[in-house]
Amino acid sequence: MNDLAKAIDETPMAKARLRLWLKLLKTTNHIESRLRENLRTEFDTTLPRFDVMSALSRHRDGLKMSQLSGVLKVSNGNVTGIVDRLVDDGFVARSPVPGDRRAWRVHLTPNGMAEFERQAIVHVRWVDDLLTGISSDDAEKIMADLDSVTAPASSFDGAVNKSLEKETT
Amino acid sequence: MNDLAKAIDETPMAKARLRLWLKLLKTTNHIESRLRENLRTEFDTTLPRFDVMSALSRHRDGLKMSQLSGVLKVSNGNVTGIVDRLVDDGFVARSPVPGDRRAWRVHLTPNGMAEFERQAIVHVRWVDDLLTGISSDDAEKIMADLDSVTAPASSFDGAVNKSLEKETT
DNA sequence: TACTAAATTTTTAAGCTTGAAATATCTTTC
DNA sequence: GAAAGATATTTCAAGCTTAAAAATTTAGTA
Repeated sequence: MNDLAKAIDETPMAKARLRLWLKLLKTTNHIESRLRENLRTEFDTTLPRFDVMSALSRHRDGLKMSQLSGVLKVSNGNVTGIVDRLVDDGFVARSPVPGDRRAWRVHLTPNGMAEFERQAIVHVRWVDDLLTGISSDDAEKIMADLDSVTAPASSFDGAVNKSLEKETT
Repeated sequence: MNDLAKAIDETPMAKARLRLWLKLLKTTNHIESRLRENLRTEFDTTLPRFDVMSALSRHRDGLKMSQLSGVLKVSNGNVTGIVDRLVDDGFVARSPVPGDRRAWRVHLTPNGMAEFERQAIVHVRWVDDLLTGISSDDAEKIMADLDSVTAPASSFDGAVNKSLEKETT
């Protein structure tokens, strides 16, 4: 296929998708910066700190550092600094893992749990307010559409993948 | 309204919106990290650098530093470092603004234009591939829904705002 | 046992990001 | 024209982020 044919073929869809990408970026940046600002002014914390505490609140028994970075989908080294600061603040503690002196189990302290509860309640409200213009039905539709983007083997059709799953497992 | 009534009233919608927010975050993070990785391995550059060059390519006459940070919606001080490095690489140049010795006009060099063209062509393709699962119609619907989020006076109904516009302008 | 490979975490270097403070330069006002 | 205020940019401190290297410990194997 030559350049011209390629351009004709790709342009309409590719342009719509590029616009969608820029819109997604604009929207999440907007929400994110509002949440960051709220967390800073209301609770003197940051989004990464909130994310770490949120993950730990969903795992009351704690997580190893590598599990934590896996859950949060951020690099290993990244979590170290954030946890360090949360430990300094008394919201998080590191305990040794019996039988493995390499690993640490990271968990919320009672104080950290209380603080996170406080933050989470307001956080839900912030998100609710920021997305007021979107109905439940719209939300469901958008989420369904976006599933294809983060699907494991992207750039393939969902139906094809589903049929493959049966054969390859 | 007491706490219980509040909870009953808010929970269903608020939960759907919270899930949507997490989905939006997951999706953009996914796309963003792919693009970052591609830019790094293919062009040895970063997303912020690409964004700056993209903005400058849309403004061939250049932009003042404050205009640039305004267009990109990032802080003033942030742009300084990114432009510094692009200047070091010869992709961007600063020219004095006649009549205002405080300001600089920042613009792409010929080399910078050529480099950005090279990057932009592939970038469109990357985004197209990442969003393959989404049709033009889906994209339009999603973009329309998301308009309400970043609308100037959010947390208000669109129809209300439209009626207000007529009166207040 | 000694050697090698794998796993877990931290450290490091480079860059991005923000808000606030500092500089330098206009512009307005008295 | 000098003081006061506004504007444009940079500098700074703190924190986030990644990839890669280093340090430590565990597990497997000859």
